[in-house]
Amino acid sequence: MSTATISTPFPNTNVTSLVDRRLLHETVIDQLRDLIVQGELAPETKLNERVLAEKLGTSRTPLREAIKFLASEGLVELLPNRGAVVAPLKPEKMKEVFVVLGALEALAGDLACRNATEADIAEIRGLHYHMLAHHARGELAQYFRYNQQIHIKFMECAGNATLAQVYRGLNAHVKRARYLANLSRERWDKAVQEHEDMLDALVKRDGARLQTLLRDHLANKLVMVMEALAIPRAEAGR
Amino acid sequence: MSTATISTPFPNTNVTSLVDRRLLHETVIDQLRDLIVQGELAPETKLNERVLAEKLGTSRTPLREAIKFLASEGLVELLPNRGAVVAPLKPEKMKEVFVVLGALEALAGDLACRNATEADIAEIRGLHYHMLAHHARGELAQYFRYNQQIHIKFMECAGNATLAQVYRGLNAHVKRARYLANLSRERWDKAVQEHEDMLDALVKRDGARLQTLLRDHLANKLVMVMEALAIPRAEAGR
DNA sequence: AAACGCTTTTTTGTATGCAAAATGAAGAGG
DNA sequence: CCTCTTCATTTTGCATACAAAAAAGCGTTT
Repeated sequence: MSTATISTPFPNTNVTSLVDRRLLHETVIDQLRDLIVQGELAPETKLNERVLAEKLGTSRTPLREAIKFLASEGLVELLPNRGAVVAPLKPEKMKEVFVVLGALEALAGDLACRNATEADIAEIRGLHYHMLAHHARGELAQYFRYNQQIHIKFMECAGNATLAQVYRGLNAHVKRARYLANLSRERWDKAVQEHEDMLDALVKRDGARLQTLLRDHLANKLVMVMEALAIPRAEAGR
Repeated sequence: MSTATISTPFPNTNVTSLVDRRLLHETVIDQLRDLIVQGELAPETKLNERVLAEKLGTSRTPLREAIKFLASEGLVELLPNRGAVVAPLKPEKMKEVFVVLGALEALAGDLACRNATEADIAEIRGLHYHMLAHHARGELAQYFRYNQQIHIKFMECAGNATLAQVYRGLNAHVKRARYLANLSRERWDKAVQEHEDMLDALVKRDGARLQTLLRDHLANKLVMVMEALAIPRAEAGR
């Protein structure tokens, strides 16, 4: 969705670089989403419009529009006459999301086995080896980066933009939890092995097997997230 | 219109706020969504903010917030510096949506077979017979009503609020197309028979079979929608 | 002290105003 | 006749202003 191919001479001056053709409320949507997903705005934080608008260098109007957009994504909750809060991160919700993500990824895997070109597979293999390298070096953040890219690439290969969009929305919730996670080496190794198997199934175009692998992979991810959620807050069920 | 300023005879209870909590921009969201889903605002219609705000009896600010919300749902598309339009109703998009809906309903069916109580099943049976009655009398609108309720009830029985929410969002797109449809008696009869089978599978708690039935049912629905889309506009592919 | 009623302050929700971009119209030039 | 340019109009995007509601103080009463 690159609207403006003209790049600004200044990469990113925080406040006053409105030279860009991009609309303010859209950048605010992305900024706010990042703040939420990366945990800078913790779950259940109240979104004070005046404060946030100032922080993002804008007025309340585009900020409120961004909040409504993210409310529809489910990342914030609207409280009538009392503003909005960052959506709570309940274990129950996580379970639900993972069940749905499991079905969506399984579908994507099946479609990808039919639709992926050899070039697609080569690209996934490339991302996979990058991921392996960062895993070997214990670079978690970089590992997650390539991990995410692989899953997104799977979605792309499925060739269903609607599927990809729904996936992205739900995945935002999961990413939020992931920033809390401290992964045990054992689980991490297991996840990497699962990715090995997934790549193998894709190469062999074995859709049925890839579906199963993806479902299990998601189920394991859920376990990891639940562990991470259990640590910071003892009382989980809210 | 101004019910809010009336002070309650009971100072402690906030009865008035319970009644009058509905916010303008939320009613605008629902109104606008209905206008789009029911086809009063046709696909690709430009949303003129001044005109629409006047029509809905509000100012541009809540309307714009509602538009952003529905943009996230995918019912409207935002055109930078050129406002928003009702999302086009492309056959390609419909195919995508139905594929995803198929996976979601299959998942819901499987979960429902495990989680539905006998009371749930009794309720679905009740809805089913209502639907049959309207089918017998050829009352299409009423038929659709109960049909929808059955599918929604399936979702409820699955016991996954996230799944239900994603379903509702995608289903809005489908409902839009449905208002264009003129159903042949043959296809209609077939759809009803499929519902019979689905109810039977649920009663027998045969999740695997229900999944298959739901997928096929959705696939047949897609065919009907595609036929409906093909009739009013010859040029289909955008 | 705790609870209640009242006032003050803050925050949200909506309307309006203004500048920039897009749209449309009229005229000049090819 | 068509295209391009220029100017006027409309429409969008953002900021601000104002009103209503919620939150926070603050004494008074029990």
